[in-house]
Amino acid sequence: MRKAEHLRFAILAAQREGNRLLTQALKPHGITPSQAEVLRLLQQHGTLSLNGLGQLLVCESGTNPSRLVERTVAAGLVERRTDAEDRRYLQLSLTPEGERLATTVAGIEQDMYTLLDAVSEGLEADAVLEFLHRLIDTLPSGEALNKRLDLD
Amino acid sequence: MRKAEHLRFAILAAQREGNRLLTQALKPHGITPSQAEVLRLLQQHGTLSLNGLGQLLVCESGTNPSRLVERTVAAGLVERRTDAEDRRYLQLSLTPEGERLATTVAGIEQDMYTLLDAVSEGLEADAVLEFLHRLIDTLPSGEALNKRLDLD
DNA sequence: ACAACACATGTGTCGTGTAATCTATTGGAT
DNA sequence: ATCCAATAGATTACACGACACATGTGTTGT
Repeated sequence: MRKAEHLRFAILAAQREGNRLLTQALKPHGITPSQAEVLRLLQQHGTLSLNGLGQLLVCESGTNPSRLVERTVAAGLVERRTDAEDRRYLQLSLTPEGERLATTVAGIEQDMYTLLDAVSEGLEADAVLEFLHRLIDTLPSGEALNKRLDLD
Repeated sequence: MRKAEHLRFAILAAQREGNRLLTQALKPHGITPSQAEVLRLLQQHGTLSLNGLGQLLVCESGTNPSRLVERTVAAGLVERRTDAEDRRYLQLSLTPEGERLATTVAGIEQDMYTLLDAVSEGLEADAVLEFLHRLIDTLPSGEALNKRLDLD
């Protein structure tokens, strides 16, 4: 197997397994990793339009967050209101319950990151980041990620 | 954003974009990346049971490739026959058309790998592989990948 | 013969991409 | 100033992929 193919599948495997772990950790709280990302972004930004949210979502179809948001609204975690100034826009924000859950999610993510740090102890994480950014920087997901790095 | 979080999203973004590119490249041939993985594995192994195939698939958990295989069968690319010896087993193999398409897919993948090599020119691919393997080696996707590396 | 096991399948939920459609706003031509 | 086309944002529909749980069917071992 040539190295590029090996890399391709290793990246795929890492993504799958990470997602699987996070899915398990979030399950008791009734949300999925994607929904968790919505909550966290709304917690960090206060209010976002649907489109604005989509531009920050790395893990999701930035073009079509309607359905994803719909589920968080149905779960009572997010409020959806049309902008009075420009009625094309939706204003998305957390409900009190969504706010609480977002904080819980943040804790779960921190635990996950601590685990990740432990596993990668002694390895060149910077080299990995450089490599991955070379792949994604010109593409939509990369732009979403870089936008978030700028805002942090 | 702490480094572990950055890594998490970079891996996610790389996987998404890679999948998107491959989806586009395969679209003219009427198959998806996951279906392509099935074709390539059958081409390399000749015949596999459903379960045996699942153990080699990185693209899916491997527990449930029934539906994935079903679509390749419906497209006339794969043949499904019950094993006469042990009727619990399915014998999966390529049809002549599946064989042709698998070869086409192999070419598309090679082009993709060449592109990937070009993009990562001068970077430490080995460090990336070591890092990712540390993450996945104990998990199902990692085992599937390692099994394939052994067989190659 | 029957319990335990292995393999395959069915079903439900969620995520993802694309394309088509709907509504609201904007800007230009008259 | 008004009308209409172009544009932007959001929604809907369809198809596929991924995961988990439950079910069905065949085989094995006692």
